[in-house]
Amino acid sequence: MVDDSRFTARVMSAVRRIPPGRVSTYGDVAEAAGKPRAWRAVGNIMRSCSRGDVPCHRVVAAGGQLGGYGGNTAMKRALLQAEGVLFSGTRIRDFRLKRWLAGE
DNA sequence: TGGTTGACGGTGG
DNA sequence: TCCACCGCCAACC
Repeated sequence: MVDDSRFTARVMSAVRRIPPGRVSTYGDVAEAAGKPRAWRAVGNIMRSCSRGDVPCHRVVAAGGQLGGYGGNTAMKRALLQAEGVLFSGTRIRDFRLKRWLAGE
């Protein structure tokens, strides 16, 4: 089990809780981790994750934008589309409705 | 121990 | 609606 006291672990746990077909913003994940203003660090942490343990592809930037994902935004988009998330160009359709908040 | 980085968010123009 | 600047926090070197 991971050390829950570490912000990184809390962020990873929060991301794992994101159900398929849903997305969360870095801010939402940070908030779920207990630090609503740590979205900056969340991005940093995600960079380290991306191994398969965490569905980091469900974490997108605010406004429905994809974000980075190591530059493979196309793959990220494909993964989300496979889960039922509709896209409008580089942005998520009905992002507000697809957005998942911790505790929902 | 200190400084820099970074898959960002929000506001202003 | 798009572009640019500033602010923020944790991890890494």
